[in-house]
Amino acid sequence: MEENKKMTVRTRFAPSPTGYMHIGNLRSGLYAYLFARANGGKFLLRIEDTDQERYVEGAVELIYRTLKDIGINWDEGPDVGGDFGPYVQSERKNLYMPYAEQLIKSGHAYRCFCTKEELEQRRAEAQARGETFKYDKHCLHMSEEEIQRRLAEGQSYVIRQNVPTEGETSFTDEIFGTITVNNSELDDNVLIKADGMPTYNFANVIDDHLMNITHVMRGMEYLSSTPKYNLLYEAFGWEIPKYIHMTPIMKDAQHKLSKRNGDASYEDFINKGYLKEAIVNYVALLGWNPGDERERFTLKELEEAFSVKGMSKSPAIFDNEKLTWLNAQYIRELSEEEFTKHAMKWYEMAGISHMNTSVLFKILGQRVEYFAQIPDMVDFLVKLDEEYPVEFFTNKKSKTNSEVSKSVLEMVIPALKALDEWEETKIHDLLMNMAAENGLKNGTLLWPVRIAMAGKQVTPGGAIEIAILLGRDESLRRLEYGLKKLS
RNA sequence: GGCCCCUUGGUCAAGCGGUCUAAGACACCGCCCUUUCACGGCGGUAACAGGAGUUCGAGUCUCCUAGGGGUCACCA
Repeated sequence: MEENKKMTVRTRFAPSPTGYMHIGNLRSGLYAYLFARANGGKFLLRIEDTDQERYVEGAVELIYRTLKDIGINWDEGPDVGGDFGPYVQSERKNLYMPYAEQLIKSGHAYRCFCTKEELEQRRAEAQARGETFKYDKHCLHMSEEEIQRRLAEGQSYVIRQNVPTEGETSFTDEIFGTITVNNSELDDNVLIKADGMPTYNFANVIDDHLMNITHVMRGMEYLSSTPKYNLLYEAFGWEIPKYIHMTPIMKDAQHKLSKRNGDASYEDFINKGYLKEAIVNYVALLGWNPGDERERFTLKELEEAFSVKGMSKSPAIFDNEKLTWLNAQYIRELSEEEFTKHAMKWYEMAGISHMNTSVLFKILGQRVEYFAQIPDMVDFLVKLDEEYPVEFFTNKKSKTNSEVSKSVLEMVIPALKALDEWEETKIHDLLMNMAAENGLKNGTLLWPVRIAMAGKQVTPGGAIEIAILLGRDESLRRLEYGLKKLS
């Protein structure tokens, strides 16, 4: 009767505050966000900090900052609130126990008094026999008196899920389709730890349900534990959400991208002068494609185009070169003002911030792939490497050699000295006319000038731009030095 | 090792039984443009993991093998 009233899509990003925002993390959050937006739904942020051991100071703030930086807004979360809070798991810790007890009553869970040491020993024994260890439900059949006795003694215990030993459980993943496993493969996992805190698995099920999450999006590593989640949903009589398991981003064919291996994180790229728009664009395309040939997307465009249909089933290898290429595309479209804003920090680092930013933009705007490249590209502007070899003056294509270069410089230097104003078009016209009047190719005249002024065979920009940047005095000094070298 | 998932060029990937002697992009190579380099333009090299089967017809469906990944914690 209400078939047109579709349920509002609700997704969540549930990171653990254990450190940096990895590229893989970032993409998980991005996809969950995009999926919600593409379907007119809500996106929530939940902090999963049940592991006090791994908690890192400041990690939560970093998560907020990174998401905000790239333009991802959450509709509900620790800082913005919402109707299903709190959104920090440690603040919900008292919430889980009643659910676990409900499961004990219904026979879907039980208290287990086995100690860690005992379990470790049994695990080791099983391994020694070459078997896969599985909890043997030892405590499941403990008598009520025994349980009460132990509780009275204050023995610590965990609560385990009681999974069926027979039959099979299947679930449907939106990307991978239907997956069926034998219940005999499933283990009686811990739901509540000895310290009373829920395990990730349990907290997840409870929280996702309580927060009305309709589409559980998470890494593929949870694919094989999903049947256990479903058994839990069924035990509670709750509606099972849709599952979307995302493939990891790889560093190479066998290793996941991870900060532990020193792989670059979002922040590292930002610090190297990559544009956040390019990073988002690239990361979105790693594991998802729009189904057509577009490859440039703003966040807004992604919000419209995103769909699970385009999500890949196999892991994608992170390709730094393609990211760099994409970043270069974005940089080339920057206005002079925007470019300079991004580049200034690097100009300062390189010691060229006093130079004409218009000319710098002209020579660097189409050449820089990421801003950290600037200092190396312009080092010659700051200091001439006087050790450059005379052979640099010889270039076949430009038809120059030492003699030609020498005569060119002899002719150019006095003319430039006599120039009334050190200005781009004036220098340009002077040199061009000089080439024409002497029957020289432009390149033949410009090559030695550029070499003398830069001391390098390859430079961003040409002789005229370099002359402007260096200024009259330094330009002439370098030209005369070049002439001396040729004499 | 058991179980689960995956497998199109070096990389990202399109393809959803015939239009595949397999698209596009990055990278690479060549040519053009040009004041070096870069940008830009044009072109090129390069792939259906292997084997059975189903079918008139298979990159597309099934099975097997191989390879890779994941998972088997009181971590998430």
